[in-house]
Amino acid sequence: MKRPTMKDVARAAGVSPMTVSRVVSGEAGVAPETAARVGQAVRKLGYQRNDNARSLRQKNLGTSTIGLVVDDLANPFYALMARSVEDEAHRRGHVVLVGSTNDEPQREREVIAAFTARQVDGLIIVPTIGGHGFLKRPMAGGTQVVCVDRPARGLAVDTVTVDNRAAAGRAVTHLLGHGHTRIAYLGDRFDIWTQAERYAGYLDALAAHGIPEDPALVRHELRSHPQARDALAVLRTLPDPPTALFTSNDLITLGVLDGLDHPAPLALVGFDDLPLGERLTPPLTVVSQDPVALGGTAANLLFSRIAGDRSAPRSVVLLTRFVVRGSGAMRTAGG
Amino acid sequence: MKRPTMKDVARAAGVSPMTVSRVVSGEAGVAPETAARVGQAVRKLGYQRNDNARSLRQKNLGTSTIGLVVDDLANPFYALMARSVEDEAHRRGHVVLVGSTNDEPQREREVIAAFTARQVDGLIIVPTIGGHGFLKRPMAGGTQVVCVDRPARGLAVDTVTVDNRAAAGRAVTHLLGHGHTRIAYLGDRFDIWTQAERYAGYLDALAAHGIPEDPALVRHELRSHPQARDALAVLRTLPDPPTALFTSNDLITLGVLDGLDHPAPLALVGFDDLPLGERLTPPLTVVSQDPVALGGTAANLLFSRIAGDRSAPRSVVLLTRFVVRGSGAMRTAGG
DNA sequence: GTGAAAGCGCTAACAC
DNA sequence: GTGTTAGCGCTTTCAC
Repeated sequence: MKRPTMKDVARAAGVSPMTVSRVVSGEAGVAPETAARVGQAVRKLGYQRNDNARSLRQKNLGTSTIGLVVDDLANPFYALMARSVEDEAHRRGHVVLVGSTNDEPQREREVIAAFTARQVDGLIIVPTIGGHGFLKRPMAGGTQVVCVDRPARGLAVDTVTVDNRAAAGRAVTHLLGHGHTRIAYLGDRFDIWTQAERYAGYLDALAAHGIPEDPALVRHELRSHPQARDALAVLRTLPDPPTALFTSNDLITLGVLDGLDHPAPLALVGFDDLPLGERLTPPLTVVSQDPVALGGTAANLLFSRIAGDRSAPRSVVLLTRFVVRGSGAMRTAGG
Repeated sequence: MKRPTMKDVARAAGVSPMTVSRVVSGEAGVAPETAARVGQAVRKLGYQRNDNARSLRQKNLGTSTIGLVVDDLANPFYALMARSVEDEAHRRGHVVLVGSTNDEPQREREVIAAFTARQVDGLIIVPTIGGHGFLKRPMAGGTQVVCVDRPARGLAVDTVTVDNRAAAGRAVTHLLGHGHTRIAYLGDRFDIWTQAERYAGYLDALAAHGIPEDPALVRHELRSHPQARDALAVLRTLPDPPTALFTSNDLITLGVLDGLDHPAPLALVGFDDLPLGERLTPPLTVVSQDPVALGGTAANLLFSRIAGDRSAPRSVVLLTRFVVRGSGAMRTAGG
């Protein structure tokens, strides 16, 4: 029961394989009657064209396959992005290979190599901290590349990010505006670009208000819910504890919430990857970004490259929304 | 700057393409010195093997590509499943094409056709309500298929599901055990297999306790947060309102939570797709399933089929956990 | 309007 | 150990 080929269909329809090719690919210049006979044979045999063989021959059309490489597909932020990319691809008759890197440069290379070996027309990648020189060759060979969420160092390609730094600055400025001067920063791995940007925004806001940074109030490398919770507990034991917190991603925000109201309430603004604050108690003031827009924009850039756009690489910065819901306005009793 | 081929490498290394093939594919029987020369040429030219061309020739090895077809990749439940499948695939040197159906049979066919046209070795699918006869031909041609989360009607393939019916029965029995007799069912589209199963479990439990079904307490087709919330509001206006609720997925559980304590508290047990209840107030008693285990099991089944297993189709039913946290024990003041 | 010949990039099968 | 020939399934090119 092997898969039938064009040759099989040709024999069944009494024509040459070339004619079958024309019919199956919807080309003009076949007599309607012949086309009908071929169509019947196709249905009878359950024939389906082998698109790998097709794209091997047709170098100008490509494989209609793109690759999406994210940090972690199980993370709802990237899952939304992936769905958005998939929809754009589907609209254009493309399929999507997807892979997670876990932020490990080694795995990133493996995944991308597996994708380029299959002749993807383009790649949308959330780059790891590693170098990306290995992309030079596929790019020279015609593979288009777009970065999303973070830029790749030393890689001149279209890049879509959000205004992490400005948005973090705005968030901290909000806290400053409510009279807070002891504002803690709780962040994830500092070598992740988005985290470094958000930290920079935190510093910007403090500097603009003439408040010196207090290293005791800064905690990086918080990788989990409990770590964030514990970091907050430690901050509260300081002689001069914070009265407000800026948390730089969802996981940390959630971790911190546990201890937020005990013993004394703290003000909080979080950097939000998802429409998360809506469900939480207390109503959270957050910086809100839109993973669907990130993915959609990246996909549109990629497909215009695939369609032949060879203009200089663009850097698109999407705007976040600052959503005030109350948690940034709280004051401690003694504050 | 076209992508170099084996011929280019062969010329650069002063050998035949066949020798390059052997070196690149790590086959034995090449003189170490020759292999080194070839390796140098490969690096110098930045050569990468075209795996599409390779698998066109090597029919026994396949494409090392599988397809994953889910309802909606943006849904965290399927995102976790996808990540799990991807990890299993990665371990085995395979890549994953991914597509969402939106539960539309039409789109399911398109996605699967696009995947089989690219000669995937296997498919893991969350089937829509539509028929799946179109899979017969690719399967006869050697494409392996595994269903996950739901079975596909009339398709004899490995299938991985959870014990939806029994678990729902257990949940409702829990409520009955706390003295409730007016238990409402709030569910999603009834034509989704999992929902029908959970509803059947609800009925099972009532019947086992000799309680007749009251159609006024049953609401299907709740597709959104607000719809669920509103459905609850309507239920509360009944002359003989429910004292307890069984909600058959996360979305509905969240929608219902809004109105749970007003005007009077209701008991609640939810069917949970994610570790969700932990973060909610009140602490939710839930049936908990494991999307990672679902995906991992489906992937393992698929890869053993791809490896040559031709035994009769298996039906694997994974067990859910019943997590008692309190919300199922509540009693109304007047109840 | 249709077909024959050649070749995309690679490897099976056989020589040497 | 290495090379030659042929062909995977399809489409380009050019005949007819």
